[in-house]
Amino acid sequence: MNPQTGLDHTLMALADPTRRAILQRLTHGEARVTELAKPFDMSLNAVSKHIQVLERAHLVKRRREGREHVLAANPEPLDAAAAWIENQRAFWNHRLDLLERELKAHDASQNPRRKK
Amino acid sequence: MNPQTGLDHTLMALADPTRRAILQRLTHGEARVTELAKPFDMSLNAVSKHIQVLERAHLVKRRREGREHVLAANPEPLDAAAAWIENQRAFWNHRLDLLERELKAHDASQNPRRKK
DNA sequence: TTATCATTCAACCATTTGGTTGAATGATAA
DNA sequence: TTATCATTCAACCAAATGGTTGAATGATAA
Repeated sequence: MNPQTGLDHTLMALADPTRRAILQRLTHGEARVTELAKPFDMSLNAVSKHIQVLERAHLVKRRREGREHVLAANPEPLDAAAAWIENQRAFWNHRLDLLERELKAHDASQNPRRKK
Repeated sequence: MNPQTGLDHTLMALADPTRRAILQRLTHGEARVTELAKPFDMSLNAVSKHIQVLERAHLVKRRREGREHVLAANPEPLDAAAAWIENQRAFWNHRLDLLERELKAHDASQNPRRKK
């Protein structure tokens, strides 16, 4: 219903170091839940939950292969997140440009043609 | 202590539409708390708290001017967030390249010099 | 001075998060 | 078949979020 909810989920999912590590691991290739859990000092169940959060954000997709679940990264939602941030930076830089221009103009009128 | 805590805070702060709206508003210029709160259908106190979350993430800075607090966006933490995401995408694209190359090689050996 | 304005602090509340343990499910291997 | 393996489900817990209201603080205006 709320269209920015996707972005909410994406950023929320990324805001946890365990989940970022899982994602990073998955960009190097698919992995099963147990494999993903191995590096972490927490229960398998905890990792399972983290994966579900990543799934809710559509940052990973799951394929059932018999008794094992194979996880793969799906970086598509990252596009919206990157776009939001870049947009933010663009506006910010635009504003800085305006400021600088104004400062230069002020400078010139106050103290024209000075060196350095 | 944990160096990625900054990124945690940044992404967590961005994962809320109210806070993203506040940030966006601030890229167009400084504003006081009351001004920032006006568009939102929630108490002034709630917005005050959102601002504190943005402050914790160093995404806004506050200047006291008499009884009013003037807020300004500080986009610097966005750099790390953007960098993380871009890095992620780079690795992903690299992996896709490898995959495509492998597919092409396989194709060629299976069905060499076919058209289309 | 005193009232008002801008803001935070404090306490409270419901919900979500991030973790645990133990049992259930469902596929595979002996 | 039966035991084992991979995984989730369910219940629980502590802490954090996102909101509320009411009082406190501190600057300004009458």
